[in-house]
Amino acid sequence: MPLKVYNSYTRQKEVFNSITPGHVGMYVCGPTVSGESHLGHARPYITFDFIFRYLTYKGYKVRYVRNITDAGHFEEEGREAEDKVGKKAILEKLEPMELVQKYTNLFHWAMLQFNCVEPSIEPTATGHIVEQINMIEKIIAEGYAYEVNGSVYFDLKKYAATHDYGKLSGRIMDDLLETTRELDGQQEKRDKADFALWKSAAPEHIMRWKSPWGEGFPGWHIECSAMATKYLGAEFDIHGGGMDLQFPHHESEIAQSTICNKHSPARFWIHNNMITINGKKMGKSYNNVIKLTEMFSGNHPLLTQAFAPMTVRFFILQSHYRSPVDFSSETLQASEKALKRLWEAYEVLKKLPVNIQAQGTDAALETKVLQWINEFDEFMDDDFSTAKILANMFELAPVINGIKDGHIAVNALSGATVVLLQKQFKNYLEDIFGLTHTTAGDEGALQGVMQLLIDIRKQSKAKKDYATSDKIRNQLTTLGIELKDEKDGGMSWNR
RNA sequence: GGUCCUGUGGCCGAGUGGCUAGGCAAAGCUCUGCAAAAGCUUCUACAGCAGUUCGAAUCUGCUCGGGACCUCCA
Repeated sequence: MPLKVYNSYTRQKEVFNSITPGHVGMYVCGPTVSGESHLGHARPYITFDFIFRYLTYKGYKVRYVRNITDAGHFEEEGREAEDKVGKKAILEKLEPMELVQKYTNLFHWAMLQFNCVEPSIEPTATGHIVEQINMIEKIIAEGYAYEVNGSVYFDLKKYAATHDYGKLSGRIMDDLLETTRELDGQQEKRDKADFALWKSAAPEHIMRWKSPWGEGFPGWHIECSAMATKYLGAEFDIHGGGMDLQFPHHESEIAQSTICNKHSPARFWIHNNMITINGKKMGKSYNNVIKLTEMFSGNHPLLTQAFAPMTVRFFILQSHYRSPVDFSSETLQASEKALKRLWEAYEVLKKLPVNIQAQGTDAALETKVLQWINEFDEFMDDDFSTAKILANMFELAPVINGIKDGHIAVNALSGATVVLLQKQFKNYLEDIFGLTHTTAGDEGALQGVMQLLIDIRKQSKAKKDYATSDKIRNQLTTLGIELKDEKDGGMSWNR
């Protein structure tokens, strides 16, 4: 069954075939490391993480490039032309690169918490100034960019005359050219809609590089084009990012690359939707961000508690990546419980006995179960419908628990089905969805201590010494360890 | 103002023209020393109006509401 992916460029689901058989080149716009990542940032990285994992599962060798934007951009194009990173660095009296390092580290830490696979290449903008300059020179040579006072602009009017600028974002070129918006310092552009490829640096600018046009810094869009081209070639399979990057960032990337490489850069454009908070997009301009560190610590007025990274990851998986999701503490709490339930069923499944005999299987149940399992791949192939797979898992959970509890006969499912169930749960939960234990139960010493406590509790229960057995359980509860009595007299624990 | 998306049960959220998505919450029952967990059961919705159709939450139109982008933005 072929993988179908919604392509933002054509606005429809298309069968995915990679350019080079067996290989996939994927570029995803990475973070600007001038500040701390917030919940909204988590969505694209988790989304493209499970896309990366799924492509790998499908047998592709994926080169996943995700950049680090550390060069800084103008805060308001054409106005102050202030370098974001440089500006904050002055305020905080830090070296720009010190700031970059700090937020890069913090970003990497967050990605690790989310169990995101590291990209194959994580290039930095500052490390690719030469490539960017080369690309700009090429565009000038092609006649699609012009230099004014040490800055270089892309000639959009000329480009749009022969190319479909605005197709990706559904923008109409005439509207862009007629924008009534008044911006200062726009006089040097031939047209208001022209975007900067290179900006000359004002004296107060800290981050600056030598270029054929004087000292300055690269425009926002050129870095992605340059790095994507360098590591993935003129045409590659997937370009990803948040929906809010469609315009102008991705649209401009297409223009730059098309002129420079004579080719539209990406076959598939994949965009994730936004995380909203009370219906409004989470973003700096709205002043409604919850930083990831606040998320994990619960230290934020809107949070009733701390939320584990895996809860956030699960929360994101529970809805389709192209739908907006509204954040609230209550919703996250629901996700937390749901994940716990699912994970416990998974733990049970792992230990489920595999029926060897083919006799006594419940054909109806067997059919149902097989259908639910087989739909995993089907749903994922249908534009990564993670939410539907989770729903099927929740359908399967009562079956798994039922077998354990004895409501369902042990041999109701054939051995092959149980093995398949175990395999697919592992493939999906761990390998594709990238979920992990929030409970760390593998420390040897703790295991031993718990076993000891369980033994003592079993003994006291056998003697009907409930005071002791309750004391053990209650004390453990206050330590955050949950102890449960099993049907067969056994006990299990988790935290 | 322009372009586009969207409106599902108490809450969150899938969704295909005809068959119970799922999760959380709530209620009852079973199991159990108690508890927790688990299992079973109940709560069956698609903004409004009109149309297409044998049949629409799913298609079309209008109305109302929400959002994104148009400016840095995941």
